[in-house]
Amino acid sequence: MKTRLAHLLQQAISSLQTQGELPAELSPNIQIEHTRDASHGDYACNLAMMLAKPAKKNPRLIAQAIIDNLPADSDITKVEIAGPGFINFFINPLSQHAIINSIFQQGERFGTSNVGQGKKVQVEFVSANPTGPLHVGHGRGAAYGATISNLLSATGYQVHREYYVNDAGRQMDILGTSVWLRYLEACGETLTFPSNGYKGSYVHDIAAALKQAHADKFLQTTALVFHDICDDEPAGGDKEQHIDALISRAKELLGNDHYRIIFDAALNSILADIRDDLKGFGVEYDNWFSERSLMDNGAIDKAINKLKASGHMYQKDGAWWFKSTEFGDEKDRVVIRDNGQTTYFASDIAYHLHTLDRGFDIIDVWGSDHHGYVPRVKAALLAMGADPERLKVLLVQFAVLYKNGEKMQMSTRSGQFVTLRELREEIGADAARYFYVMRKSEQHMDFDLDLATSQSNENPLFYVQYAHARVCSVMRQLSEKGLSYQREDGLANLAKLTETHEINLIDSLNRYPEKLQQAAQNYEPHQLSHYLRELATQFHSYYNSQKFIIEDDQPLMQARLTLINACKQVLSNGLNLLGVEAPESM
RNA sequence: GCGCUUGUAGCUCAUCUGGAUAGAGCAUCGGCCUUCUAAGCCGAGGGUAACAGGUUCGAGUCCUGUCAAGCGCACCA
Repeated sequence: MKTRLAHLLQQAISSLQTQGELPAELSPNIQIEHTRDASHGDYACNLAMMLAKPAKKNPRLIAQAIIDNLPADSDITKVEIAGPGFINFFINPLSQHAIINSIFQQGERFGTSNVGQGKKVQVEFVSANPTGPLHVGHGRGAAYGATISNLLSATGYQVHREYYVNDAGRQMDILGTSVWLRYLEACGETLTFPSNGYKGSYVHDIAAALKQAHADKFLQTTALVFHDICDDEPAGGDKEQHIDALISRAKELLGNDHYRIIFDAALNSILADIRDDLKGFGVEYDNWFSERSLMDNGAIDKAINKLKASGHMYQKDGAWWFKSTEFGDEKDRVVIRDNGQTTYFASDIAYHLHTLDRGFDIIDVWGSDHHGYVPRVKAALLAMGADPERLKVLLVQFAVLYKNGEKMQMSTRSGQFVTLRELREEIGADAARYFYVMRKSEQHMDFDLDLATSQSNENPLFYVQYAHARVCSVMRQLSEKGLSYQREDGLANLAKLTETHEINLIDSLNRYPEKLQQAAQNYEPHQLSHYLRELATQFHSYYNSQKFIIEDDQPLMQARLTLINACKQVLSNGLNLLGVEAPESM
């Protein structure tokens, strides 16, 4: 309907331009919006006010001129000027009924569109370091990334979901060494665990499995392992130097092959856990991309050479620096360290270049603590001759957990965190998924565990699901009474739906497709969850005011059943996109 | 100190990218189950949109400044 009105308005403008009433060079951006107040009709347009200045005329006069030149349309019952120059359109409610037919024709595809035109886009999200289980902070990124992917897919993009696995680098070495030390303990050695090591219980588990599989193959004495190692922080030393020394010692004593076995055991175990965890959260990937593979297949060298060739690299203090300040970054960044190792930044540049080369536009979902990282990645893309506009970084503010009214501190290293798995077990994946995307992603979010676990009606997910379940319940009641639902009869009798609740409900159904597009284009799943809540409200209100099973008026009954089934379909479609169950009963 | 983000009802959040009288939920108060699930419905109260300026027909929305909160400012990832 919006596009139809826009088309009519465009025609009106054109004819006014030929008449010389409006300057010919104007090509106004026609904006049409739903009205908030029913007394303003169904749709409103601010066109006349937009034209007032360039046309140098009173907006209300322009509005009148536009209306006079508007081609006739049988579904428009009234057009009027309001306020400072709004053009308000009143639509014949019966014309809105057509949406119900489309809902049944398109079924679970209703609402989808092709605005993306099959464009390839990669959504990279979560990508937490595989150094421990996912915690509730990652949960928000997971829910958000997965839902964004669903929304883009529903609006015609070809979506590729990817998890970038940081399987290289110092953090992973710390993990591997932590596992080894726990393994030594399991073998009976006594040692002081490094303050900077990973202390979670899962490290013990991996170590135990390692001992199970390899017995004491990797055993070394504590005396040998800690010989000449600089002091840890509690002993007055530097914890970073201490752990780095232990890593070197591990590599030295174990040798490359054995070190790799332990390292990979840790990596694979944790990755398997993360994969399983996300699956239970309804999040699945098309690809798990290994950072190490970038090193092995030369992608990093390729990217670095490209940067060097661009003339934006220089050497200083034995390291290679990328001159990102030339592209608006705060400072230049090291790409190759003085010890010859490439930095994480180098991997990331290579990863982004590689993804663009694969033909994808990129959407990265990052924790907002990484926001300072965005300019340098864009700078690198620009320097390598790529279009930085092809990279969109969406920042997700980590949720702050509250339990017993107290803020919970979390840290992966210390092993003190609420895991995503625990959250799922407590409140269920559905509630967690819905809760996470209810708010704008960059908004700080308080996650009150007591509230979420109480399963109270505070959680709006129940409200939406209940609407769906209620329709199912009505249908069950219907068959228990020996009656049947005849959709064709219902569709033929939609004209009987003239009651206020019915008109409102149908109006809401009409808005779903554009709402979906809007949510997708703005990467804002919360728009969809808000819409679903409104739709559920319309339905519950209708449910309480009218009976659907009315045996003495078959045509009206069939029409109403048709309406609520259409409503059920849209609720189900929307919940589905949010990765949430649409239950038949509750 | 510099940069990014945020500031809307007691609480948690919307406000369709600048539109008409700023809306929901929770909490509070008052009503509705012999009738398709009361996890529901109907109604009431609750606001200087942090603060101060500016831009224009019009600003919660854009610009400037102030204040407050979060995050970031590595040859870590």
